[in-house]
Amino acid sequence: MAAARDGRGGGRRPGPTLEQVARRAGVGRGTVSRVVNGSPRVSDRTRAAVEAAVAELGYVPNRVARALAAGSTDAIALVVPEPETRFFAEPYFSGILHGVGDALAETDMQLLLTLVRNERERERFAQYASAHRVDGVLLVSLHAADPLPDLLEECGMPAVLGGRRSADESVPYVDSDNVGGARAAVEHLLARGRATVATVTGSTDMYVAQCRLEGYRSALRGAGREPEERLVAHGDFTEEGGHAAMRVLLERAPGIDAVFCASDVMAAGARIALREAGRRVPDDVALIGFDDSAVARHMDPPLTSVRQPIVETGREMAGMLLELLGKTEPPPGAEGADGTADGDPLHRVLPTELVCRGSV
Amino acid sequence: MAAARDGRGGGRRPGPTLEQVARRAGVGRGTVSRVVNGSPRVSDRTRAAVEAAVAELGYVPNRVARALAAGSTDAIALVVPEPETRFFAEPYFSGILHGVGDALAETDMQLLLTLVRNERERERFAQYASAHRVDGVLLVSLHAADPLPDLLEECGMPAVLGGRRSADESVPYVDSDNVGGARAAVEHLLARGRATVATVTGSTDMYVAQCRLEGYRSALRGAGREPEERLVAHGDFTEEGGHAAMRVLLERAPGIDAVFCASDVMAAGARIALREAGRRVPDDVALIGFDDSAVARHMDPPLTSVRQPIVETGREMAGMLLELLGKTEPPPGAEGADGTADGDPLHRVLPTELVCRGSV
DNA sequence: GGGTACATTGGGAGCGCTCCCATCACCATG
DNA sequence: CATGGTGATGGGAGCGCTCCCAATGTACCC
Repeated sequence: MAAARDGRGGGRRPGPTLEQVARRAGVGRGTVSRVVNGSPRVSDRTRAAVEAAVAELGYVPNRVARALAAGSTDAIALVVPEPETRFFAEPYFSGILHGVGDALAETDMQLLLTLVRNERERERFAQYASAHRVDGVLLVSLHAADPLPDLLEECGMPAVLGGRRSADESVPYVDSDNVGGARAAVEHLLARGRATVATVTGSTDMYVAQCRLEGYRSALRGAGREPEERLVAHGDFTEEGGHAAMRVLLERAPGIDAVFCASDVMAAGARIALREAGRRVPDDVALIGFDDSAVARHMDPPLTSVRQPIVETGREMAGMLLELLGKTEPPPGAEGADGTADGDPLHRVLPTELVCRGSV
Repeated sequence: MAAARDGRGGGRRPGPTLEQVARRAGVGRGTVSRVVNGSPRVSDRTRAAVEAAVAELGYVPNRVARALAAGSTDAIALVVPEPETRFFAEPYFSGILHGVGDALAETDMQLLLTLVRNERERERFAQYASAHRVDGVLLVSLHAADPLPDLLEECGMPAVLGGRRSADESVPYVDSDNVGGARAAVEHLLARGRATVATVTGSTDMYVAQCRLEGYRSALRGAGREPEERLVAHGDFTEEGGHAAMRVLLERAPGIDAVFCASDVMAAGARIALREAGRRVPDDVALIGFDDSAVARHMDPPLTSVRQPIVETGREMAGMLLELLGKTEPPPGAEGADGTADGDPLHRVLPTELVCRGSV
């Protein structure tokens, strides 16, 4: 009897089991399970006895067994398409992680980090998800064409996106107000009297880039000016891209006196092109970036930039997913019965903020 | 019979099981298990039949069940003490992750990312680990006093550190050659004719900071000079710390004409102090940092810095852990029978490299 | 031809837990 | 005092897999 058990496992001390706790406390397995899981249907006396036994034995429930029996895994995956290095740029990654960590700290959910760098790995993850090896998925930094969200939806895997793929994204998401942020940036430029405001866009297959461009145009129109196509150059969210785009801009419209870049990294590239062309910042050309990353603070002059609430985004995403999974009771005191409609609770857009530094 | 089963799980489609595959292929469970796990003790005919059934049914083994039965989890944790924001600084985090991802891609291990920001969370993780909820642990960015490694060792949880806590670290680790990198940096300064070379150290409770300081001293001694205490100022790996330290240095030794900073971020702080003091870089004062981070590239002038092989470190760490877990067969063709001793295989120090830019 | 050795295979037992149902004790009624 | 309810409790069944042993089949030897 015992022999069969001892033959296994190669020496791992297996820690006390539910059964042992039950025996110790002189109750049944079911009762211990109830106590451990906080069910109300246990008498105080019994609960105390069980809790004592748990403490004495140092019992920690075996997640794996729990997952198997309950059919849930108590884990969510954060999926990062890694070719998309944008994600790793400060402060995006750490911010998201920080927020997700915050939200998860309350629960005993685990975070699985999944890097998806190529087709094969995507395939593997899809399979993994469809086999329900996690309870839910957080997806960030998606391209418009990414099929993963739909794929997940298809197999009934709850997912929350960081950012959207398009204006009418159906999958739950948390996004920043990219349009508003860009508009604010360009309005700021205009308000400071800049006459010819150009923009360097991000990869246009990403909705986020489209939004920032839209914000740029919207600000212009709001000021009664017609956006000019020659003042729009396309980057790809890389420094090199920003550099190249700035050169194009300078050639097309030498009279430029302000540039809104859809990311700080591209602004850094643009800065270099500007320096090469002998333009001073901000005297000759004012510069604004997006992301409020470390790069922005360290540029010379420090870069005015649009800050997104990234930590908040991560927190929000995880919170939303938890809600979707029914793993979270509505925060106490909230969930007002009155009609304070918070908009669509599964499609949130968080406000951005302009951080002014020396580049304007 | 079926009723009991249907009553569960709230609608998740549970995917085919081993049992179903077995039935489909007309074999027993054991045989399917063998095929799936690549055991050699299966006839070719049977294997083919099983593989066909697997393909037809789209069978994916249930990891959770497997973990429970086999007593292993097929997951490792990457533990990040988050107050230590150094870890999140570019490019450290993404590099480690990249490397770890590389190593893990070969296997079907999963990566659990665990943020440990406070005592409570540390406690939780310790418990978690001691309950063997992961097979192994990767630890980065440790302070000298961190008890986690010993704790893990105590409960038999394999662990690999990124960096060491002290010179005689016993737990397996992968570290960069901090001493050598710092020495190379300072030698470079000396070779360029700098006379008074100061240093800004990192938090001295971290071994990495001690090493870089040691490298600084070693280079000085190697050039026949005695290190002076007044030329050593302590930072804490933050920009503010670097700023403050540089001011101290300037006050103590106005004649300084070169500074080696134990991190790029601190160098950025030092740069600001230098600018405030009206010193030009590199004309008046040459500056070298450590980490080769994004900050270095974007400083003005771009910062000469010591690059660590971070991706390699991550890859190495994960590889070592996998080895420790016996999850990896020795790379084909390697593991030569001849005595090419690679040193201690569990204590690796990777070489660093000086990246020259405009700050010297 | 009988026996031994070996390769292959099927399936029982069990991993630690949750779910659920039968049971039990106890109380308030009729 | 019997009856029906109620909350608390014990424990069987089962989650999908691995491990292992016994059973079967096959080849080879004396």
